[in-house]
Amino acid sequence: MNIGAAARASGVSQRMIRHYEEIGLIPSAARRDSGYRDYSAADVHRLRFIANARDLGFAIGEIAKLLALWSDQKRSSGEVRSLALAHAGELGRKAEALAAMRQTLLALAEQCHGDDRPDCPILQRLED
Amino acid sequence: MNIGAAARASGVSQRMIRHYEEIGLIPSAARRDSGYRDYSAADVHRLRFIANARDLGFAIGEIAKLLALWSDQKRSSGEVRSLALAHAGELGRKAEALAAMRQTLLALAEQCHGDDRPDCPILQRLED
DNA sequence: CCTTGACCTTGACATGATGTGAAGGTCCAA
DNA sequence: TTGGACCTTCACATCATGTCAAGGTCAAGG
Repeated sequence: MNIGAAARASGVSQRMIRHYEEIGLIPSAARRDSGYRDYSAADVHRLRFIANARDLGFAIGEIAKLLALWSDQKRSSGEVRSLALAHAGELGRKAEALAAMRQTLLALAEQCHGDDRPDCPILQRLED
Repeated sequence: MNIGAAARASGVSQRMIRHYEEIGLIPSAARRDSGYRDYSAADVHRLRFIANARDLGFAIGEIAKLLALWSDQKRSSGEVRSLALAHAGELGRKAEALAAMRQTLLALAEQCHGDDRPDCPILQRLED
């Protein structure tokens, strides 16, 4: 399977497939005589795994660990669970940070009459 | 005031002060004969404004608009408010996306016994 | 058989915000 | 005068991703 087909089948763009190969997240693809990369069903499966992990917000380094656990028959599910929980914690922290900014903005916006007059508590807050 | 002092006074790193100058977010700093950048209290004030806006998660482009409104005596507070509300909406969407990922992970982790056995619903979900 | 269009290759540049490091000039106090 | 703290520019790195350019490959149709 060519890279284009693998991209369509896995949901990972051609660009990112080449990138993941370059940074060693996936092994170098097999090559045909022409130089074209050639992907097997197993390769596509691994790419799909990566796409799913990215959709859950895992960074490349974490995905590398997940891939290692995935292909390790002797893995402990506890290890996977720890990774997932650590990442969930990180996501929670980021979400809270964003929500806090949002709250601050909403509170300021509420104090702002929002008409044609120039005085504005939002700008006042920003300059302090 | 040298760039180091301006950085300390404003909370914007020297690196970012130079960067903001380069991309035109702030006007080119005055220069002494030595070539050193020289900052006034007003410059530091503007930098502090930028730092505050960044702390609220505004991107550079939005900050540019906020700065324009800030120095516009004829601005309407409604415009500022719209910007703030639009950004709050964006923050809300991002926070929700992160929270959704987090929920998915927590639900999966709950199904995972998390011991020494290798079977793991988290990995199963990732490979689908 | 040759052309055409779709596909592939590598390499480079861009984003956005920020850090780091190197090589070299400036300033000030002792 | 010298040492250390400060400044200058330039360049490279991050992370994930897009895009563009120049060129090779493949398959189908005239």
